[in-house]
Amino acid sequence: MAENMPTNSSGGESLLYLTDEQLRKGIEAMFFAYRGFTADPDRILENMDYGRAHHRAVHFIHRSAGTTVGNLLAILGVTKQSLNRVLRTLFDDELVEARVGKKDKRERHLHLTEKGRALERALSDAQRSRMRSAYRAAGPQAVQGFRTVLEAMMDPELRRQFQGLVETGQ
Amino acid sequence: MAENMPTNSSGGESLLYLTDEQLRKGIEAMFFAYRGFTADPDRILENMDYGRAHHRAVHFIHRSAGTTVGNLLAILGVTKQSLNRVLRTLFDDELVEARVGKKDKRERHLHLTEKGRALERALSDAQRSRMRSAYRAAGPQAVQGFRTVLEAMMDPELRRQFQGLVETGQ
DNA sequence: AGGATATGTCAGCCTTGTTGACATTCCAAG
DNA sequence: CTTGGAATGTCAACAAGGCTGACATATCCT
Repeated sequence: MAENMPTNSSGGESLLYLTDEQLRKGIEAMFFAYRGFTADPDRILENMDYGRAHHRAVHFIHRSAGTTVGNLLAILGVTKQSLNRVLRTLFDDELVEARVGKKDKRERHLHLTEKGRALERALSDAQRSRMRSAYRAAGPQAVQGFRTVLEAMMDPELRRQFQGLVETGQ
Repeated sequence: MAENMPTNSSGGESLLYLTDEQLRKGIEAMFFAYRGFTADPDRILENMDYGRAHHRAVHFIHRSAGTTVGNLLAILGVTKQSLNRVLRTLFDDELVEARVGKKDKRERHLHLTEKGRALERALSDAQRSRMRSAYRAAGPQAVQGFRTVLEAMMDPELRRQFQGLVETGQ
């Protein structure tokens, strides 16, 4: 319905990749790929009492050991009540521990316990394994492009988070 | 923690892109990019009584006009109860209509109404706009790689869905 | 006629998000 | 040294959107 026509506004080189149809394909590719992306960890989680929210928390606590609750809130983009529900179960099950900040005693610095690291490893092994296959099948050139487009798709603020321009605070 | 070392099992060319660290970056890129990917339609939806589930339904009914309920179930990967809750509101609000199949009268073939097409356009305009910016910023080469990696990440069955090897049934 | 298929629906449950209100502890500036 | 604001935790209530199980109806196909 009035799609498909490349908006051939600029001159020379092929802009066919900016066609509405190509963009739609890209959108659906994101949708289906994200399903695959989460499928393996989800399978592991569903046997335990955890869900994707726990995965995300564990992942980022692993990545940024010693991060504060506030920092985690900013990264995950959920409310503190929502995060707290997750963190509480992780504390109770001794996967994560919170250490009172030395400089600022109001802050809680989060760390995985040995048990927590074990779960993290199981989850990320599964997820990395799929990622590795995809990367290998696609080749370094494609991976480069993959990363470039993904970064361009992020909100600027999140892109900064991603690029690690946010300090942990101790 | 015993990461970071490239598994330099094979010989010559650089396999640095298969490093655990690089894979972790890819995983987080997916996470943050998906947030951006859904952000714009979500903003539109939150003013109405709809959510992401409605968006998905409307998208795929648009893409495959006349598809059946069963087909949609397969594509979306949810239960019929879950889909039905969504479809019912779309029928009630006259965004979607169901036509009894001509060959097989058990089937319901789904179509967007004019009103439905309007919503679809609003949503996909927003989503495509971000996609287009990302594509343009990254360039055709990168887009090619982006698509290649995403396809490699899908479950094989979903990849077939994506590549459109599934007929609609009328 | 009878089994299989496509769809719809009721009821109930879970996870994970939300808002609002409030308490505690601690830092930092006046 | 007091006081406002920051970082955190918690209670309660609610909503969206998944899920299972059970059942009903219409239709097709053998």
